[in-house]
Amino acid sequence: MTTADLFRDLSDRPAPVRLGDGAWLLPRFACDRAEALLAALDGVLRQAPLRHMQTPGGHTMTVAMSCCGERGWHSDAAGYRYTTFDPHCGRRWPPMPAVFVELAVAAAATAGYPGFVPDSCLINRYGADAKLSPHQDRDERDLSHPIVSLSLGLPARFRFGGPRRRDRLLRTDLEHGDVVVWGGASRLAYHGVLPLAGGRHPSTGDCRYNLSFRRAG
DNA sequence: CAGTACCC
DNA sequence: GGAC
Repeated sequence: MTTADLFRDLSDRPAPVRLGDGAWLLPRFACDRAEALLAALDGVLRQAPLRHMQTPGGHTMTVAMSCCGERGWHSDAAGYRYTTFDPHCGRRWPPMPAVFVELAVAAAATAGYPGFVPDSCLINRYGADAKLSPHQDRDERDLSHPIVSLSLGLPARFRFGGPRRRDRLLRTDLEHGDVVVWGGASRLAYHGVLPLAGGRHPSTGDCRYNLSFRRAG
C-alpha cells in the first residue's frame, strides 16, 4: 500500500448499507479504480472470451460469462463446478490481475472479512435483456469465505434475499463502482439480477459487467 | 417427484 | 402456469 492509498480521501463515499446479517453494499467503493479494473478486464477477456453457458436443465444463460484466477466456474449439462482449465480452449484460466485481487481484499476487509483472498473471479456481462434468476453460490469448497461482487457500467436492479428460496427478496440498484460483500449468515443468500434496462455508460457502452470474487478451492 | 444460475 |  502506497502513501497515496493511505491518505486517499474516502469522505465522499456513502456509508455502507446493510443488506442482511453479514451482507453489505459498499457504494462506489471501486469508483477510483474503475478504469484500471476495466483495462485489466479487457486483457483477461482476450485470453478467455465470454461465452453463454448451458444450465444443467438445458437452457442457455442470457448472461455471457468468463473467468480468471486459479479456478473458474463452469456450467453445462453435467452440472455446476469449478475447473482449473478453461473448457473452451483447454488452457488454464488467465491469471487474476493484481488490481482485481487488491480490490477484492480491500472490500472484504472493509465489510468485516479480513484475510479473504480470492482464487477465482467469475466475470458476468449483462447485455440488453440479460438477467440471472435467483440462485445460491454454493459450489465453493469452504463456505466460510465471503463473496465479493463488483458492478461496472450500466446499473443493475439487484435482488438479495435469504438462505431459503421463499425468503423475501429486497431490491437495490447497483451502480458503477459499487461493491456488495456477503458472508457469514448471508453466505447462502439467494440473489439475482432483473433484466438490464437499456442505456449507455461512458465506460462500458451498452452493457454491465459484474466481477464476483470467490475462494473456490 | 421436486426443483429450476429455466421459460413465457 | 410449463418443460426439463
